[in-house]
Amino acid sequence: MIKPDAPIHPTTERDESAIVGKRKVTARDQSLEGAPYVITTRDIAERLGVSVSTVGRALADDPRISEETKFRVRQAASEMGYVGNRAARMMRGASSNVVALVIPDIRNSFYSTIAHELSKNMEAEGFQLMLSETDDDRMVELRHLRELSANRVAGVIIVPTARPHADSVKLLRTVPHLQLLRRHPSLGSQWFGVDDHEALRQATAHLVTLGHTRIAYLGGPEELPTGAERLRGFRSALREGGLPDDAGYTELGPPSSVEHGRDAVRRLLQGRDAPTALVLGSIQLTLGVLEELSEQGVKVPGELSVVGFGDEPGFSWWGPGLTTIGLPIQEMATGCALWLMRRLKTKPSNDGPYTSVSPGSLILRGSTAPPGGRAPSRSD
Amino acid sequence: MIKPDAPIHPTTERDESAIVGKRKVTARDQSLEGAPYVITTRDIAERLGVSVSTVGRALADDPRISEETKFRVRQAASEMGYVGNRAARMMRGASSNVVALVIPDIRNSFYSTIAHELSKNMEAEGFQLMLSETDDDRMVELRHLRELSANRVAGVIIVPTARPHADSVKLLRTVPHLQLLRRHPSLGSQWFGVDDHEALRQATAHLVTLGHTRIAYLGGPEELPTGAERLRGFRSALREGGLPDDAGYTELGPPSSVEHGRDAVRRLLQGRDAPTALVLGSIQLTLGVLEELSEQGVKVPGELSVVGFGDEPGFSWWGPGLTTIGLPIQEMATGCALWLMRRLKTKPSNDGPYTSVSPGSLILRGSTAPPGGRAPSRSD
DNA sequence: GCAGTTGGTGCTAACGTTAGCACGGAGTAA
DNA sequence: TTACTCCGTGCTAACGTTAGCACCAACTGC
Repeated sequence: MIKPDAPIHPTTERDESAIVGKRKVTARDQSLEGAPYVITTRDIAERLGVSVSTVGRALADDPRISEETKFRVRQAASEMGYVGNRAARMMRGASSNVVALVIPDIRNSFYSTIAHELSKNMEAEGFQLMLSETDDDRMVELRHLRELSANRVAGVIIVPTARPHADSVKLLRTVPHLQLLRRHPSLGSQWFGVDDHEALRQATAHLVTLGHTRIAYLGGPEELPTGAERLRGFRSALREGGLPDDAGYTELGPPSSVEHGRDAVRRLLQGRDAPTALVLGSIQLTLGVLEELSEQGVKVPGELSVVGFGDEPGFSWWGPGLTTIGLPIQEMATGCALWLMRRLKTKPSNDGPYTSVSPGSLILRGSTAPPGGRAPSRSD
Repeated sequence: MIKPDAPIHPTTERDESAIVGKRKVTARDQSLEGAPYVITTRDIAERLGVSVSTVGRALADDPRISEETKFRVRQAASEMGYVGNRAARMMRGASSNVVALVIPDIRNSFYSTIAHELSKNMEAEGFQLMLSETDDDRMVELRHLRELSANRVAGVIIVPTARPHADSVKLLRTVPHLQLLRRHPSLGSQWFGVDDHEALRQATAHLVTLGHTRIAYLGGPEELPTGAERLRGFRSALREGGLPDDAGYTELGPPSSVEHGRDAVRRLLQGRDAPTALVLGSIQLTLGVLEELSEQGVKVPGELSVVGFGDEPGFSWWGPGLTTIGLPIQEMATGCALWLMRRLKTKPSNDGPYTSVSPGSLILRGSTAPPGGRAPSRSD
């Protein structure tokens, strides 16, 4: 598959070939005995005594080629283990069949679900998936986009960092792309996301309705579009519930850090006037919080009501069952895949703005109750 | 990034260019107004009035080019947004910078951790990661390998299906590759894996030591190398404990199916003489089992002792804490990455067999105790 | 029997990049 | 002055594939 770096023999020397067994052996072959030698259309052509064009056309099932020739070519190609070289095809103007997914961290099951759905949908269309992790670092993001660009990927699905580098913006302008979850205005107006504001408004409203007044929020930084929206949703619910905006004990920080979740919840519970309820704004933070609460033996919902973010395996069996914000990950990922596949198959005319907002949904389990009290009879 | 399929203008027409503003505009450009036009070394050369060779060499930092020219070329390249075309470079004999990871399912956190570690280690070396999911289907696996082969990936890390297709074997022969976890003899002797036999032997021995005699095993099919090894390990421990081999209530089935885990444990617990202990042989099966046991309200370890497989977030807070088989995923992934990077950077001479076996480790928590009894005082 | 059509194939150029060779000018030694 | 070296650059071919055009033989219709 990789080209062995053997001395290059000019074409003219190819004529000094000899028949050994069934296969023409050229000077190049002799110098590579045993080493994996990549078969080209020319090898097939030489063996069958036809031209490269004929081989190419036979493999492309061109109607001008006779059935008999096609058969012989296919036979030979199969025997010799011919695999077309997409790099060469791309040079003739064909586009690549690779779509890149640029995300912060594949270990976040949110993103791995997306990767899976994309991969599944794209495989059916003959596309391959390139995976690039940014770790929420704009320079890493830039480096990846440069590589993707050099590899001429056909499309990009990206969960952008907070403030993408100017060069990243430039690079993305040259390739069909789609923002996922987070939306940065400079990266265009094709976006698939969640109604973060509404999701957090509902989650918080649920706690307000239960009678909580000291409600904490732990989420990603305002710098991130998702972080800002979720915080806004949280505050909206407080306001609607007649609570002061700044009644919130808000802790913002790296959204992908389980550790930060543990630290933050420890801090929140230490002070006097500790909150009686907690809303979370990221999956990883939720994981950290759950671990910490388990270890500290905090009584949920007795001492603290908790609403998580996302619905991971384990959330349902955590303590009394975690009330949480469910996200339509699968639907979103499928939507992205279909949009991009259609976009890549049709002419780039339909490049207008596109926005798809999926709603979150509150999943009621046992981790929320009136402050200090028992869980009310549940309706679900 | 993709080449717009506009009418192709022969080179000769390029001479009929005119200076518009600072940039030469050729016939090709005019036909593409607004559309993203990919910059080549030739565009830079024309703009600066030098040859393509000079541009190429300047960008490659060739010592023969004067510093002044290099500066001008780099300046122009940057301004015009030039991004080298790796497809063209590959045609000149360069290898690609893409390594493929072929796994059953990225949603399995085992594999997503591996993908993450690989990606991180490879990014530093300038490699990109291609992700291919097989869903444990050999035909899907084959289709992916064909595509990867056409794209001339530099290397492959694969968790093979039970019985890879003969063509898959052929394809893998032409590319440096590495088997991960599962090992199929036809795919060569480079392998990174876990000591499955020993891991399951220890886990089962732990239950035998506690006094259990009716121990069930739930794992992947014997067809898979890992499935076979784990089952062997389980049986070894039974034998060593003086229990008959077939004392095991063994349930084998699709290892990636959470649903199967739920169904299987339901069946195991229904019969008379239900087992008093259960050992698991896959992460996904463990997830299913934990969900089912939680829902049915089975008392652990009172009614049933459980040893899980892997250590997912959530395993520590499940019920009394899950005793489980911890796997050195990170170390293995890093090992794979380093091995492959070194393999790709050096000549293909060092292609000898290589095997790395990592040990699993039993993590003791609260889900195991003597049959019917309370957990003994824990030593950890 | 001859012009015209059709079916099957070959030749050639082109894609973007790179490496080998050639070339011209400036500088240096005899 | 002549011969030589060295520096910087240009020309050209090649990588594997595909598309346009040309070509030849066999057939068709008159």
